[in-house]
Amino acid sequence: MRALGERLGVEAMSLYRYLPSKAALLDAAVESVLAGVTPPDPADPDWRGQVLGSARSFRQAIADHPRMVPLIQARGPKLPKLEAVWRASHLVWESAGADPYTANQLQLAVGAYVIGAPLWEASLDRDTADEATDEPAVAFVRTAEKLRRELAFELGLGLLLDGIESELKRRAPKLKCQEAGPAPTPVEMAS
Amino acid sequence: MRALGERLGVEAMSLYRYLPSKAALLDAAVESVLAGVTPPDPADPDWRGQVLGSARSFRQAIADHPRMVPLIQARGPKLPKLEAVWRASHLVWESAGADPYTANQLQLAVGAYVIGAPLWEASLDRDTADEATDEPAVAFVRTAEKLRRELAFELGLGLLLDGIESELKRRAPKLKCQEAGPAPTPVEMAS
DNA sequence: CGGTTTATGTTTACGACGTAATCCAGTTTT
DNA sequence: AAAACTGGATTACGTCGTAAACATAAACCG
Repeated sequence: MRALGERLGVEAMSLYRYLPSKAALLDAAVESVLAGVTPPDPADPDWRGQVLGSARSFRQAIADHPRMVPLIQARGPKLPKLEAVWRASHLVWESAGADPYTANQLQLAVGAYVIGAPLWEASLDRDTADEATDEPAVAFVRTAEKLRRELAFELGLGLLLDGIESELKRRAPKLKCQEAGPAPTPVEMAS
Repeated sequence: MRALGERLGVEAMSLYRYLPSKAALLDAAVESVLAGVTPPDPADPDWRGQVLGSARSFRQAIADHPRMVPLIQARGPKLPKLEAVWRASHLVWESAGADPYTANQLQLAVGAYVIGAPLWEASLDRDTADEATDEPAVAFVRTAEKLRRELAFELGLGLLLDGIESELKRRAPKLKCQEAGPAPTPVEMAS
């Protein structure tokens, strides 16, 4: 607070004219970082495309602000944005042919990857990334590193979705073949 | 420190006879939590089994100590244990038929899931899990929830490995069919 | 045995932190 | 002109990690 005040050319306590507490400030910062995250787009007929789009937007938000990762993690699932994306994604799985229980499992698994991976990646970078350098070679290696990780994220997500795709086909082959008939007795669970 | 001292029946400053700093204490705590993590076992001929075993041990360590997650994340890849597991896992991919670059990508992707997922899960639980309750129904729901998430972790990891398995077969079919011949010109990259 | 290290604690104090309480000078509104 | 509001400064409190110095008992050694 004192440091922020100084950076704004103002005494620390003056900030409290605008903010009830430091926590509120951090909340607002997190919210602004997550503003760019887009839920899966229901207009897209391809569920892969929906999931990929949302996943990429989340990864981008994290990659743009690695220092915010601990704050995001601390707030965790209470964040309205993430909750909304979560719920919307759940619907994607159901519309892709999963029964509610399976949809839940798939969403947990994919969500774990999509959210967990950038969180971990950020801590991979954190030590080296923030100190700017004029050394061109160093900067080049860093961006190459970043690109490599982005590709790895895409690769892993793609392979995970591959696995899900064949699993969905395996569980509901009739829905894919003759495009009609009731769901083939999915596993029943108390929700 | 003061609180820990009180819990040990001792003044806060006495702790500094044994520890150089609070950071060192937290380092030791993290190390002890990660002691139970096992690297992939090279004796296992099945690379799926190797990866699964290591992944489960990591997930277990996190699940047993959810409060440590921020500390683990803060130390990130500097942790010797994680670095060792990381390197050992890399070898698994190469022995499974991946060229070095692909092995790196696969390890990044799987590592992101295996490490990221429990980190995220822990923050899902953190709010509710630590307050103990005598209400049997509440306790039951919580353990059911935990089990459900464990299954989701297994499901997601299994599907990801499924995807990897078919991708590996796709990239190196000769290695799988006639078990001989040189690797089919993998993508070359400066390491 | 007496004297000296060594191990274990305590006490006090410092600077940094978030922030509650108070006051103060312009500016706007009635 | 009087009242209310706005944006800001000051001071002070309690908490944190920990540096520095001091105390006390055990262990060791001639």
